[in-house]
Amino acid sequence: MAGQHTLDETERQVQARLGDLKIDFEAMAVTSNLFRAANAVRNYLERTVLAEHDLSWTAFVVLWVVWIWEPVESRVIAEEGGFSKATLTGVMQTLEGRGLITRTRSNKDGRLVLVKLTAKGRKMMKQLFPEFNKGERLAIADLNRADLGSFADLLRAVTLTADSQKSN
Amino acid sequence: MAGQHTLDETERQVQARLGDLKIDFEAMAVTSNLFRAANAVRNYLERTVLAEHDLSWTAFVVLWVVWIWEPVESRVIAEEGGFSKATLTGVMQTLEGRGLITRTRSNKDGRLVLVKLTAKGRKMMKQLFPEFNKGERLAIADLNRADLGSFADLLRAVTLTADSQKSN
DNA sequence: GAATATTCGTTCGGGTACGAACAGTTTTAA
DNA sequence: TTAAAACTGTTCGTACCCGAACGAATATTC
Repeated sequence: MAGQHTLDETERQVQARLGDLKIDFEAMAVTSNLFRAANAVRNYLERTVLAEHDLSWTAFVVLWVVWIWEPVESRVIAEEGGFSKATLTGVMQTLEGRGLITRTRSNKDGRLVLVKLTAKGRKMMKQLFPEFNKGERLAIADLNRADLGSFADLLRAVTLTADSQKSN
Repeated sequence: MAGQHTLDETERQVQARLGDLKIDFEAMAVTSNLFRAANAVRNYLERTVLAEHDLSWTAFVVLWVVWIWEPVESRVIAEEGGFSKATLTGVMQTLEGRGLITRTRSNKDGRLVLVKLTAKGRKMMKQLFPEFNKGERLAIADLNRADLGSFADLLRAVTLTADSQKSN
């Protein structure tokens, strides 16, 4: 995203189109930068670490959640990963077809589907996750280490606020 | 994302699967929270402000860039918005079909396509953007106002770092 | 000035992504 | 204990989303 205009000029252009209507430019900068950052990190990891294993971002997130919490119900994966059940069904069909996960209906509750990794899936994650984490580290390598904790806290606060607004 | 496990328990589970391999859990927390936050804000704004105007997130970003910088070349929109040219073509076809933008080939350079808003598109943005900005404000309403500047800076630093890694 | 390389937007193929509607299962209420 | 309500995962339709390949236009190189 090299071609970014300056913030000042963007603000001028916005005001030129809205007269003296009050705009919260700080909030605008935060959301805008939030998405640039998330996209940049995602693209970087998809094109490097994940491409080597022919995995999409979402597919990796699914594998990661299952790896950590297996056996795990579909609804939990969707909630942890932050995508819809509909999306999950499609991604899991792909992963099951590649022999990385298995889906079995629960005995206790016939509505639930329990998801596990296959031996192949576990083997892949054991190799992949350290590589992925190395990529995560590189993606924030220029940040001051001391800022990371409060940075994560701010991001968590955004999630909580936005999610609470959602229900209104 | 209410069903989030604790960070501590997640760390334990990861280590249980990797032995004593060193993992950067702070980097992991940052990327994980970065995506949760971006997703939460996006979902919130899509379901409230944007849904009223029947716009997707990407469609809104395209309209916004064109609104600010028109007439603007396609490649600039893709770069500013952070998505591929291929994605942009599809979204612009939709927007053009709805009579919100126009595309014309440049006289100076026959490879370029110049994009503008129609009167209808401008009218929509003049009403929509203030609503959108209000949503942005609500999405970060619980954050300490004094933190916003450094928060935006940290996000910008992540973008720069990840983008610079991309080319390696 | 002609061959070569680069740039730009589109198309294509396959994989997400979501809301809505759905069928099967379990829970709740009367 | 049956009828209604709630819940879960799938399917469907539509819209993204990207990399790769492509054709057209412009730049570069010699």
